[in-house]
Amino acid sequence: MATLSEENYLKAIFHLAADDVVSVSTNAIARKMDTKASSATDMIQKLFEKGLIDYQKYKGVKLTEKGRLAAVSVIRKHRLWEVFLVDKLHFSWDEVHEVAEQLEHIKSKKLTAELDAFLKFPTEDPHGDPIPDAIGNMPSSQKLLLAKVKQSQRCICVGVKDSTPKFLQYLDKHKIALGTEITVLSRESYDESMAVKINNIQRSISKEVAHNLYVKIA
Amino acid sequence: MATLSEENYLKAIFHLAADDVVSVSTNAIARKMDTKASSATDMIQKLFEKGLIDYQKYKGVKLTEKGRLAAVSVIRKHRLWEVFLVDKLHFSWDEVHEVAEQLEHIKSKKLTAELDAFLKFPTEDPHGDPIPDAIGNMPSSQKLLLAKVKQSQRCICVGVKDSTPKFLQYLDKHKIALGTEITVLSRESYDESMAVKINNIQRSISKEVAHNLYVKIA
DNA sequence: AATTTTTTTTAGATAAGACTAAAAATTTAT
DNA sequence: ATAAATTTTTAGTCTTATCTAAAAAAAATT
Repeated sequence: MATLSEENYLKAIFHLAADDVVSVSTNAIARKMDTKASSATDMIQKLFEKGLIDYQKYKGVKLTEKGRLAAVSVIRKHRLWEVFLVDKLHFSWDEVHEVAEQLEHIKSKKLTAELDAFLKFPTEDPHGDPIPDAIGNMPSSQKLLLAKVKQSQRCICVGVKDSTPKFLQYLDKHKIALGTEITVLSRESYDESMAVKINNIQRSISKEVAHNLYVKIA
Repeated sequence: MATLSEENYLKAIFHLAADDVVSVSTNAIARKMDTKASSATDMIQKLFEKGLIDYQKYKGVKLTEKGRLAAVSVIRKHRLWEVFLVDKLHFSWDEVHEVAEQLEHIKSKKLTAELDAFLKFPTEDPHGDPIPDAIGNMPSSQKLLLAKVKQSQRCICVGVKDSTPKFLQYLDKHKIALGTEITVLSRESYDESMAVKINNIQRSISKEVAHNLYVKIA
């Protein structure tokens, strides 16, 4: 069984590797975990001993299948709990993360399975990220930046890339929230802005905003 | 903020003190926490430094108001999660404890408050133990041993004192479960057995069983 | 009241996970 | 290709929570 700290490192390595095949550097891990490189090295050696990562001195790390399964299991729990918090307990978008970071470490196969069923087997968390299944398969993400949406497509707002208060306030002010439907009317190649319809009102969205808002195609 | 280990010690001290005003011994705490007396002493000194217990060398400990509130807060969370697990996730009586031991340490005021509301503000956990309110008031327990129930009273099975497999199997065999209604018909002073009606069938219950089964008056 | 037993505390050690400072390896730049 | 800069690792220290062994205090027994 992995400790709490080990689980957090595995998760960090998973997210840093993303879909890539490349190995993850010690410094990148330390940055993500908000610790020093020496601490990361210590943990890397421990995870290697346990067969959770492949590792060669100075060459970076890669999750083994065992490590990937452990990481994905934590991510599955994190995302299921986020659905629970938002759907059942009235948590908002930005409040879920901190609590889900704690809940993701609860160890009980039955709890995870029953929670999944209770939530009607959701496939995405409230941020539009896919929920891995019980045997560790991670569905590919359906979410993309608003900037990538083609003309005349309808999409639904599922998250933000920039989560600074300034951007969140901008969204609030313009009544763009989780679940808001956006239809792309046209794109302006000059400044990369887009004409969109939100809540049946036509508006223009700047390049900056379009590159920081995640949506999924409706 | 108390650490996980500190919270567990506070809970142990609370349960050992029960309704008493007396102080709790180092050995009793060590026994409950399944550690050595020296470890208990270490933690006692730490809790004392933090103002969570009153303590004098060789004289035992008592929770301060601050310590009592911390302990009761953990117990509140434990019991709310037990209700969630049984009512919403199909956990049985004996499966909840281990998971609730983990969930009780999740730190989020909002989570606890929303969970309470989601569960419709329950006042008792699945074992018939009272759930403290948000400001730390612990309602008095409504549960008592079947042996204490007066003649012709109806009561409902809420828990066991003896939780050995042998006793649980006995209950299973005789179709006595959580929520089963029992009516006390008469009591035999010779062997302290009782005549009862369970599921509309009249049966005799031995002294041993009556002293290990918790009920609440219907 | 003195001795024995039990309980409690202290002292010193260990493992996990973090740190600082310094050494070693690698990468980048000249 | 060598020097400089960066990254990574090692060595040694710290804190938390535990342990064992031994000392000190309290309680029980004779």
